[in-house]
Amino acid sequence: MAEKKKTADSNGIVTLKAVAAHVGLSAGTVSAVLNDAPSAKHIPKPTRERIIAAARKLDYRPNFFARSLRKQRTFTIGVIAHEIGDGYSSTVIAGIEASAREKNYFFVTGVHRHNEELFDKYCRLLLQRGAEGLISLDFNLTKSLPVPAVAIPGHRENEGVTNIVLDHHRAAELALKHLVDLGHRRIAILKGHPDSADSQTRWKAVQDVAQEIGLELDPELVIQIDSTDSTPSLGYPFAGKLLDKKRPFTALFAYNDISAIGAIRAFQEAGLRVPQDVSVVGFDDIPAAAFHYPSLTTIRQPLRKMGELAVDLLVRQIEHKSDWQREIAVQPEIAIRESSGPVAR
Amino acid sequence: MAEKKKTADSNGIVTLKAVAAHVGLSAGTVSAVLNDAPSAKHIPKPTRERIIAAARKLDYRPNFFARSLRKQRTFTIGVIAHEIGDGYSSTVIAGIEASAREKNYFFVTGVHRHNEELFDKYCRLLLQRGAEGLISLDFNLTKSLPVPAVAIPGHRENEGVTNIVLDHHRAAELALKHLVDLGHRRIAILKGHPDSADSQTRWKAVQDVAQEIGLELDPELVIQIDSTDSTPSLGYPFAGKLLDKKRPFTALFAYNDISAIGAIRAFQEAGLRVPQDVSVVGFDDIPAAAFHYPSLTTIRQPLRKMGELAVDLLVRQIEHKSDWQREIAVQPEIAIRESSGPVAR
DNA sequence: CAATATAATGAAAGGCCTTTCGTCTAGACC
DNA sequence: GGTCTAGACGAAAGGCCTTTCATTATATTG
Repeated sequence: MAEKKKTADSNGIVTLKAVAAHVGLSAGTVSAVLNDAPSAKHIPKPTRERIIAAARKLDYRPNFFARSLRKQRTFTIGVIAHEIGDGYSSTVIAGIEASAREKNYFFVTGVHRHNEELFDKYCRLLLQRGAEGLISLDFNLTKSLPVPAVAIPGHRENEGVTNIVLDHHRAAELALKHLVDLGHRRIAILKGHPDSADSQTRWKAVQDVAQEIGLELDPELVIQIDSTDSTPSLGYPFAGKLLDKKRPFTALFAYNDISAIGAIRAFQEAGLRVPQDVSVVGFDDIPAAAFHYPSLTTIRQPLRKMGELAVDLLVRQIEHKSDWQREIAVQPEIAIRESSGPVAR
Repeated sequence: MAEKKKTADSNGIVTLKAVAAHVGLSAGTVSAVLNDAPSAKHIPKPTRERIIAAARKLDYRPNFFARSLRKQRTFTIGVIAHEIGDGYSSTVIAGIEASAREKNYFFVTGVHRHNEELFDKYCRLLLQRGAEGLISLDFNLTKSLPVPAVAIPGHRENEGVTNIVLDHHRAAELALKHLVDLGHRRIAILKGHPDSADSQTRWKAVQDVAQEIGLELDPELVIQIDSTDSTPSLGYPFAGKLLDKKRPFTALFAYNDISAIGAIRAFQEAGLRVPQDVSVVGFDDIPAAAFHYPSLTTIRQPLRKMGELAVDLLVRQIEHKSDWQREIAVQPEIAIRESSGPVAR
């Protein structure tokens, strides 16, 4: 017997033709049966079973690329993030991955670094690579895209782009009310970097809520972050700036957990105890928030869920099971931990 | 009557044929020119430029799937991790992504959860999806794979699988010598979960180094982690167990930063100060390690670099630019921070 | 028994691209 | 003038799969 590889073609890969040859039928018939196509309606059950058995036996797996080419479907979605691997994007991507996997989709990635040219470049690249939908992470999208898209978070309105937004009003309410309930009135605010997609919306929500609950925000206690670092040094110098003002305050609502952790460091080094002298509330609830000492009170964004949701929305649109929605809101939660406490009297 | 889309086919997508029609040449010629194929040697420059100009004008981008089908190349590598989005894998993946991007490769992902069946499933899936190489993260691979592969970390020998390993002997040396230099002799060890690919090797290295430097390890002070949690609760109960033994010790070398952080919590709650009463050394140097209070002395693994290296090795093999190597070692560093200090006297 | 319907399959045309090979023209050479 | 050669391209055959349509054999009906 000559053939060692009893079933595969010279490449070692089992092709549809090989299965067809094995059962003595044509490729078309085998394909129809294996895909349960309508045209296989008239294939008698025994034949069908013979085909299926052979496919299983030969461990046939259809060439994904040939099938994609033919069906004009790729089951691929593109994800463009600031960077792959930072806390924010990796959590969202974990959600994307889980949801995509469940639906038998794959994702491919690109990075934008808050640079429009780079974004466009990867956008094109991913589309060329067959992406049937796109998810942008933390990017201020200024235009529509040629495929269904989801922006996390998204604040501008672009036809065909679904914005997933946190309910920032609720988030600000949770944070400020928590602090006010603890007796805080002089609350410092760390505003986000303008490039960060949520900065503006968050700040507006904080102002609105403050007004609603009759809390006065001292402009002197509002500090703008102007670095894009993603280490706690993000918060450190700004907390220092705050202290330099010698303006009394008893609490800080930071833009994110990273900056909150940096600020706590600065406070501690200045001899202030957290939470006894200053309460600190962060934002995001990154994993490190719970492990920090003192553990961080923070507003949790359901990042993973947002990733899952993005894929859900996208796939439904790709498969024409639903239409474009311009926005969908997700709810924050507050995780009350050690870094916030009653105001000292 | 024929439609009036001037350049694109009915789908709105510019195909090779469209470009060919636009310049009045055949698809083959256009393809040859655009790919700078040898057969385009005899095409005169003006024609060549006409073709390139047309392609640019029409914004032609070759269908990736058709090209893959034809060339039998996919420029895709598969990554199978325990989970997407945990600290370990997301850092390695960040490296993979960066390196792949630079080489114009893409990656697709799967998860194994330390489950062989699941691993095999995604292995097949990724291969079907055209992966030309595979990277396994934190999985005890027990067999060879049908394509070039890299295991991070890898300890068994499988033909065709390159193991990327940390130099654990050096790592143990860095940690133990650091502690010994600070005067510690009674050092507790937290051993990793058996499913974690590095556990055994690490433990062996610790034993070897201890012997080499004349450090006696008290078996009573060696605790085995038997939970797979990836929150600090990983270390918390085991540190508790350690304390319950009432066996004196002045330092702990933990299996990873997560468990170190959990252990510190447990020590602090038991009234022990870190580092004054107990020094703690972690492993990995996850981002949270530096932000922790006290900041964590730890052995840094070059995770990102390991991801980059894996892609390098894989691509070189895929493109037949180099042969299989069974192992490649990377070096740890020690990050000395606040959680370790001189032994109290 | 002829006419029709239905079952069971095969053949072939794509999907878009690359690549080999062949054709045809124009000039070079003897 | 005839033969060669190089130049400039086109035709067509794939890569593997899906899908439509055609074909043959069998069963059903009037």
